[in-house]
Amino acid sequence: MENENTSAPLSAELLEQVKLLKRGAQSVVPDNGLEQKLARSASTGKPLKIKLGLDPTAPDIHLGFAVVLRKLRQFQDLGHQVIIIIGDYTALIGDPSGRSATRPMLSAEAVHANAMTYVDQLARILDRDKTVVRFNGEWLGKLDFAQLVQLSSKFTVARIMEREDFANRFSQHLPISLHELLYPLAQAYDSVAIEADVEMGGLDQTFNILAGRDLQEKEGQDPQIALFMPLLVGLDGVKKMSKSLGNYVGIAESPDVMFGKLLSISDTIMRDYFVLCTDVSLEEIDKLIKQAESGEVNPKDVKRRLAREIIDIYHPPFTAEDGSLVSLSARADEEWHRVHAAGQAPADMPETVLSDDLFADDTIWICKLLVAAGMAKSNGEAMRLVQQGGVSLNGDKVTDSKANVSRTIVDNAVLKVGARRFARLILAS
RNA sequence: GGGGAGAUACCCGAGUGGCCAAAGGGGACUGACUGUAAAUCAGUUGUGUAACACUUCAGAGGUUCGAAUCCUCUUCUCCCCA
Repeated sequence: MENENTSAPLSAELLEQVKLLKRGAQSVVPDNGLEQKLARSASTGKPLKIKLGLDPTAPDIHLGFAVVLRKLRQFQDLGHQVIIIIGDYTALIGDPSGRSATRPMLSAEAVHANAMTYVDQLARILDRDKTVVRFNGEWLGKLDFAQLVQLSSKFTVARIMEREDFANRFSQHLPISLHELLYPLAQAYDSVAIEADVEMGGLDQTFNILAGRDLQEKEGQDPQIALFMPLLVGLDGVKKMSKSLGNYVGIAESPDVMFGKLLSISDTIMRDYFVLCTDVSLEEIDKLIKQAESGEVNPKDVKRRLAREIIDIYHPPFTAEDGSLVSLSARADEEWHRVHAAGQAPADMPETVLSDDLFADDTIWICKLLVAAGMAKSNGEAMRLVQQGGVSLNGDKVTDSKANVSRTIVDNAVLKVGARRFARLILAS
């Protein structure tokens, strides 16, 4: 309706770009903003500035986070500029209970160290040469109190309290510290500082990104486009993927681990994973999902395909010295079947070295063994595991929680707990 | 500034002198069924080689034969009023 005075129709090439960039996106605000920005960039020859803000407190990258990064990579491949903003300053002032005066200084360094490992990990997905990294302390640190007051006068309390998590916490009588209200302002100010054209984020960033648009407009800038990617659901199929919930696949994890984790996701979220985590075409994805749903193909095999597609991205196939192509995803697939279909021990498993003092009369109590191997937190937990039939040694189920195992049996043995936890036991010598 | 409520195990949450190692849910783990899916069912979920003992209910003291429960102080949170 209100598009009557928008620019001329886009070229076929730009339409193609828009289609690619919108793949998997949850929403773009405003609707046709991306088209306009791209068209302007094409006509002026100026690359767009694509902003992503990062909190430097948790330097681990998993598939959920990779969704956004992969989208950034697409922008890079189309010639645009990606600006990663490390929220060093927001993280510094963010600690709700900074007790001593020395602590902020320490964490300043920790923040910086975290940020650097972050950048290293980002390079796994982004084109490092086309990525600009900036710390928001660069401009936030220069604001004096008067400027902060000025900045905060541009937002009302009611407006800030619209943010979902604030509203929720408020209605549940949970504490909200005053400084937390400044977060959206700080993030919005970041957009002004770098004159962002597009800000990427998960849907949980809605408020902050839109605040950026407001502020840019008030500062006389062309407001940034908000490009929201959905939050990838975690392995449990319910909550968002996050490390703290333990329902994640890290992009630096081994092919074997990735394969196992991906094969354990719910059928219902396979499609999302295909769309957001792989480059398989949407047409083919629809076909695969349809086949799985109709029973034409075992859903498990579709999931295998998914796992292999994802593994190929983070552990790409390479050419060996003899000229043959080595596919790590294929290896992981084979390994999985060897272990879980054929019931054999995995080729690689964590090793536990057992020191002499664990043994008495050349035997060791099974529960002690489990604790030593890190497979149980306490003897009590170990006993329960044994009693529940979850423990086996060299393929033989251990049924007696009081059993003592002789040294010779333990040497080089495979200890298994539950369906998927293995350890190789090695005697110290 | 004044008044009131609260802090319980991974999380939520019952418990207001002994029957409390602490209900119920969620989560997690183990087993069965499977496709290491989901759903479902059963069991486990403070520590100790364990029908006994030990350490836990924000922190520190106290009352009592006996405290998560009562008292005092401290820390933190929420609500109402100003």
